[in-house]
Amino acid sequence: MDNSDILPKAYEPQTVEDRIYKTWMDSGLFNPDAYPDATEPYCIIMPPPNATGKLHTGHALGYFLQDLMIRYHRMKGYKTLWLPGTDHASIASTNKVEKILAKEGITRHDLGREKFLERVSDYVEQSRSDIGRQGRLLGASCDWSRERYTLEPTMTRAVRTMFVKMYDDGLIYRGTRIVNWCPRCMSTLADDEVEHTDREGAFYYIKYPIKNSDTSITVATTRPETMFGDVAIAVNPNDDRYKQYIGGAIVLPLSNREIPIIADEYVDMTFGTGALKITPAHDPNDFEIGKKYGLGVLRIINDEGNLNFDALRKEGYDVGAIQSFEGMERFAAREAVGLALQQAGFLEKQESHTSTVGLCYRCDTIIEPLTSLQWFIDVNKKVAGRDESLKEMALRAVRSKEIQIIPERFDKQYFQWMENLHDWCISRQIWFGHQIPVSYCLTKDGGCGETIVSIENPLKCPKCNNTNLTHEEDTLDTWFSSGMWTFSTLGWPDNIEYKDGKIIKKGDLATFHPTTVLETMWDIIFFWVARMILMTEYALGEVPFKVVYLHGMVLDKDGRKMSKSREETAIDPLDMIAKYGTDALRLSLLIGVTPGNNVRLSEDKIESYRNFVNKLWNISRYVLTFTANSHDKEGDYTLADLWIISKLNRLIIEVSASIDQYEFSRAAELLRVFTWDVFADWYIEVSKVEGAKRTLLLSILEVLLVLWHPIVPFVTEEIYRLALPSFPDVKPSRPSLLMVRAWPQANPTAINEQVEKDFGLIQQVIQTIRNGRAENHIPAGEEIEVILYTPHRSAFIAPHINTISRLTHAKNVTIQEIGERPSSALFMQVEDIEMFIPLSSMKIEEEKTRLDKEIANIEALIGRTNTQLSNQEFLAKAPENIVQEMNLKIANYQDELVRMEQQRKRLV
RNA sequence: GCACGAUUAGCUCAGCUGGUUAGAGCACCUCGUUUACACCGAGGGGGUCGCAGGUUCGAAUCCUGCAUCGUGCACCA
Repeated sequence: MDNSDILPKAYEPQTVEDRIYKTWMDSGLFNPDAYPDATEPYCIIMPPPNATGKLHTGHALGYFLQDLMIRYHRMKGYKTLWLPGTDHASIASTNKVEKILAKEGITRHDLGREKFLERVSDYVEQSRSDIGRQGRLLGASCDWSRERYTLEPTMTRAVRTMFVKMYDDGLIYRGTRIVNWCPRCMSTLADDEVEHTDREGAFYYIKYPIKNSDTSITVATTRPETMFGDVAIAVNPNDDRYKQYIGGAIVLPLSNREIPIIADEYVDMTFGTGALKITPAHDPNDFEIGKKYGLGVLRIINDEGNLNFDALRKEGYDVGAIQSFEGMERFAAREAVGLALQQAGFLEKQESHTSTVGLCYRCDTIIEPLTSLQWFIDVNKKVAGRDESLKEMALRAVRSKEIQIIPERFDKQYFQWMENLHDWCISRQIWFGHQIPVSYCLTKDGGCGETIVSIENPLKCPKCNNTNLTHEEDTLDTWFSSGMWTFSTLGWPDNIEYKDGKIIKKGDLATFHPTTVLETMWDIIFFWVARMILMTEYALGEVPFKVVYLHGMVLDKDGRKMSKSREETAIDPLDMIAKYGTDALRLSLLIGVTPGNNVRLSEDKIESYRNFVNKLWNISRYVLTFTANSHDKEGDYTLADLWIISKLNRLIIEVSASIDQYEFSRAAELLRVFTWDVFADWYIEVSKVEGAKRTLLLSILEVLLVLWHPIVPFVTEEIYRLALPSFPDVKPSRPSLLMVRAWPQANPTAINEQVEKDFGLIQQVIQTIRNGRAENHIPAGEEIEVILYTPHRSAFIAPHINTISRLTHAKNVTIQEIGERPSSALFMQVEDIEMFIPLSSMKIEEEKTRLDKEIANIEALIGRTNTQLSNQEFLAKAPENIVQEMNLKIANYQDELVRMEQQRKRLV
């Protein structure tokens, strides 16, 4: 019979994967509603990828981990939901489209709001469909019928409802605060959206002349251009150098404006000159000091990042002397101011200096701290009726272990971040996003000045009936909507009712929330995970998920980040899938990867796992061709049969336990070892000699396919399809698709240590003979003779003679209990079994040397063990079984030594 | 500055709660076309587990310090 009738010689993922995925989709089995009898829910809400392009290897890793957990629990009979979606990612999407526009030579402002939003929507729609297609290529078994998008109408309603609720509870407020401003994005950023990095810059030592005096105080600053906004000079009250000037005034260089000299403990006497210029509009610390002393705020850098002195004019200051600086870009202004100070004799010196600057996490532009009227969430205010602030809720959820973070060490980072959390600025001056649900009834429009916060945009002012309302143009921080992701996707707020002050969940929300696991990369633990916990605790009074599993970053083979700007090092998961198949990519991202740790990915690695997938394929091919040709006459189980059954049951237990404990790499590793080393290289080879059993082979294969399926779903599903007609139809529960085949139950009574030990001995005998052959360069063609001397185990070895000889290419294996050992033979031993390979061309001298070496080795070992065993403390304190084992060991060593010495004598 | 990781074979990494002579994959060397698989099989070489102390009968594993690399947070103008 031709093997190719059953399976092609090599696995060809390209011809299989699309078809298999379509079968899964058509079956409708990704949808938990297809399992009406399942009661226990298991739910993962997919972290929505940004709809800004295509999936990269980092996404792939997340998809694979989630799919593994989902498929495993689905097979275990849970009501399993994996809900997919995409994020509109306001800033990221805006930037992408702005880049495209830049190539056309226009900006978003040239296009105008309406047209620009159309462009973004088109772009995002394209992206979303690409992402969906790619998710299918990755094998994601998510319920596409429940797919969500953070900017779709139902999500908008949820977001606006949330905003109104928080506003009504007094948790959202509008105020002028110092914010992080990106002059390129033209928007605010949250504190954690600012990345800090060291930059080489200059330290300017500027003389600030004291009024009515010919002395001055020197101030060191890295940002001289902000001095137009200075409102004071601060020194430490204990600083003897400046004590006498406190309460006096400074005439601000260039501006000629007078500012006070104040004292505050905040000033570090040892840093710089010990004198600090206070610029409240452009530095968070200065803002606090300014507030403390009522110094006022003079904002002199506008939204574009250019100098602007309107604030000075408004306060009635004469800007004539500094007019030439107005309109200058902030960094050009820095140079210009430095030069002007030098020319006017105010610059004492200039030193090079490294300081930290904040960068926009989306476009790397240097952040300008500035004061601005924005919307904030108050994280420290007690929530009405809850006796906890948002911050306290979020801390408690993790402290109490209601949420378990894997790996645990990220707890600390979470606490540290959450404890330092300031009010969260949620308004963005980005056009693309959820519009803030606020309208203003402005007095200039004939209104009453009312601020209206409502889910639907109001047509008229509820207070004065004015219909000429202005709607807030700012949009919400993307993380506001993604913070609601676990419950907005499950139907909040429609799926809740309030009864007697309690929240009653309905529908999917009741079934699946709190969700089971959140799987994501550690880099968004603050952006996203923390905010989800905070917002969910607020909205539902429960945690969003019970477990947070954090994966690491996917790096290239040299450990570098696969950034888009370094295309040559970036591995495109889709290219790899096309070349090696999805399963190979899955294995290379799952094996050897531990939670929270980064993964290095290289094409070599993917290739080697492609080889494994092919091995699995060929094992199946062998089993299926063999069983197709064999008849069902099978005798009793042999030692090898009992051994593989024992190993298989052990495997089921260990793989299940590993997945339950989120040790996915270990699960895959156990399976790989069993499949390749245990099943293929030993059991199948032995069964070829001793006679294979059709049903046993098939049932091992079937269990293997099930266990492998969550990790490599495509190849296992395809093999299962081809094997289905061969499987003995004893289990009526066997479905037509592997993805819903029940996870196997181990039979603990089949695990037999004695059997494993016995078969292990046969393996060792075979390996030792093979080793002897190879080391002595006995060609494979040369059939050898093997004589075993075993006084006690001849009856045990005898049935395996044939196996031993076939697997060692021996023409003849004989067993002796007693008798004269041959001297012109290679000598080996396994436990108390002596093995001889008589050779006509025996090199006696070489064998002597080898034996001498081995004797020295074992003597050293005996010496070490003896030292240990004569240590009274060891005997007294070590557990008994350890001591016993060691006694046993030394006895064996000594026996081995004796046999070796005897053989050595024979060679003389 | 504070915190958290990492440091094990040439390379990438396992090694759970301390207990034989420390493992895997890749790479390397030798041999091999035995009809499941050369995307393969058999065998092999290669590590004082970053350094220095300590706890312990016993440490890659626990503790302390140091070094190198990486990350997060906070930054003093």
